[in-house]
Amino acid sequence: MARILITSALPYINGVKHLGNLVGSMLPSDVYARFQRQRGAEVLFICATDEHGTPAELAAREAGQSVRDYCREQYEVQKKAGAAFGLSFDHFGRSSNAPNHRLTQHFAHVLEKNGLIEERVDKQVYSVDDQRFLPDRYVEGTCPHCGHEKARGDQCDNCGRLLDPTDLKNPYSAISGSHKVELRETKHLYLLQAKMQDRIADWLETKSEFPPLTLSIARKWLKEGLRDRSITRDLKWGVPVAYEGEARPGFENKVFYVWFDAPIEYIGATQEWAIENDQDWERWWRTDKGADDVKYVQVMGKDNVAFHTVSFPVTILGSEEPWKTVDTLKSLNWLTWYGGKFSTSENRGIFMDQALEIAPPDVWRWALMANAPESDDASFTLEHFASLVNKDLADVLGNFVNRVARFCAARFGEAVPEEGAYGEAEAALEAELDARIKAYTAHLKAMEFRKAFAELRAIWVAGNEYLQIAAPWTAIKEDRERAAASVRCALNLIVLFAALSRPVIPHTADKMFQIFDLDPEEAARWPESAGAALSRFKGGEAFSPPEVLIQKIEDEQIAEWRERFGAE
RNA sequence: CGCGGGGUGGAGCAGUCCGGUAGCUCGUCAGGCUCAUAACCUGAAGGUCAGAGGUUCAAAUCCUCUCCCCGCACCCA
Repeated sequence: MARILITSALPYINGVKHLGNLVGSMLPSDVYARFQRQRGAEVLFICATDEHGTPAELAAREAGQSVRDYCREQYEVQKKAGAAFGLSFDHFGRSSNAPNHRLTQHFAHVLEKNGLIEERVDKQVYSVDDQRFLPDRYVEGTCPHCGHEKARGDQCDNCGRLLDPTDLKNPYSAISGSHKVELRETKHLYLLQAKMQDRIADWLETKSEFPPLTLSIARKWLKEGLRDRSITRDLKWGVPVAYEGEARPGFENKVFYVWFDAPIEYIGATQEWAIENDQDWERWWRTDKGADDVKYVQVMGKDNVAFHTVSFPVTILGSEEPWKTVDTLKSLNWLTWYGGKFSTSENRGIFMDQALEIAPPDVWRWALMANAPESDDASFTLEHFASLVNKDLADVLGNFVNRVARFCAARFGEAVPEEGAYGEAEAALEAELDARIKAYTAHLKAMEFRKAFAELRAIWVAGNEYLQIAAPWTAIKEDRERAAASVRCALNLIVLFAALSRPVIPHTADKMFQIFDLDPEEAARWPESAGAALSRFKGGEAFSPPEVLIQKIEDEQIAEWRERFGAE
């Protein structure tokens, strides 16, 4: 049995995630995990909150909470939202938990031992009143080029020029507004990535499974040459720069940089899972402890690719320890809100908790995955969303289930009719479905989601086409057996559709299984052939006609949501 | 000339590697069906494939140049 380790990029702790974050990593990885489980693979699906860094500290302060309390609360909020969306993580951890602390310190230790870490002194802007060093973007001032008074230390939003914080005239802290800012020297640990250039390049060449978008981003970074990177920060909340309980001299008030510790949490979260469930984490991560046969799949937005193809591999390979590295890396582009950015501060776009207030999880899951930003950034609009929900889910799938169940109940009663035999129409249907299921399965295996779900839709349509040809409502007038056979076939299709649809719309699929009182786990086993699926019910099995499966979205709702979520 | 992705009927996308009658979904129009959530099925109209030049018997596809959109690159995550 195949063993597959799947990790989704870690959502940052800072508040509920929007639909773009969801479709960028968590949702596609969930669809893939569910698909592989249905195929019988042993899957371990891991995610966690990424909790360190300046924004978390500032958000906590804004909320009048300690960072610790803030993160604990936000963690619960995110965990709940993920569960409500049906994200089927085997474990949803926290990068602030003990296993990640230990692992991060361990990696830093072995990397230093291997000559890949050294101390360097930097100059950074320090805000006296905030009592903290400021990341470049938290320093504001007057742009030396255009005179814009609110230019950020990294870039001026008015003229677009890249800046250094020291370029700014009249600089001040963006946090407090205080003008008491100065350059101070500060010591940091640097990861000597340049030394690993050839090693990473060679490693990357073995990754032929990586898709083009991923490879082109990674190669770009290598071509430009890997740069040494600071892996510590002057913050309080994070993994202490220490080893075996002892702080590194001169680093007592520093922590590891969030981007060093975050990917390590993939391993840390697996340890959390192992501890809670009395499992063995090493057989998933250590190639000397049985992880050799694991296929490791990472899913992330394109902004994360460099860190997963370069920075994290430097950490892993530089350790010279037998860690499992990624085999397949799926990266997605951005989902935009009416062509622009989702923005918390400007109330543009829909966030996970709001989404579930206005519609059930499966309609979001379908709309997001059928419109996944794979080849390019994709625009999310409420109009497109409504079209996907109404046409695909309600009219094609939902209505199919409804018309079949209602017709059968009215003419044959609430049990699968057993008269008649399959004929030409059923043979043609079976042949078409076999071909489509094959294509659909191949697309899911390759994580080509748009293509996969276009195929799934075509499979649903095939059900409606079949009904049109078989026309049991006409047949029943002169040939009751013929009508019974086609109704039996159509009822079998409902179960087949449910199994095939379950990776993307699990709640709806389970409702479809419930019509026949089937055990979802058994019924959802990935269909090997249409033929077997169409002969599951031989006749006599009882069922209960369902409520309307998918509620349509009305024009008035769209208008209301446009107002509420800032559509343009 | 920093790098990458993209520009295909009204909208959203596939096709581009490996040239050979331009395909899918929505929308529009017409027809069919009446079991069903006014749903379903069939058919039609609609594109000089961003622009210019080149290679070729043949270019959305290969080459050169230009224009436009998005992202990345610094900082943050």
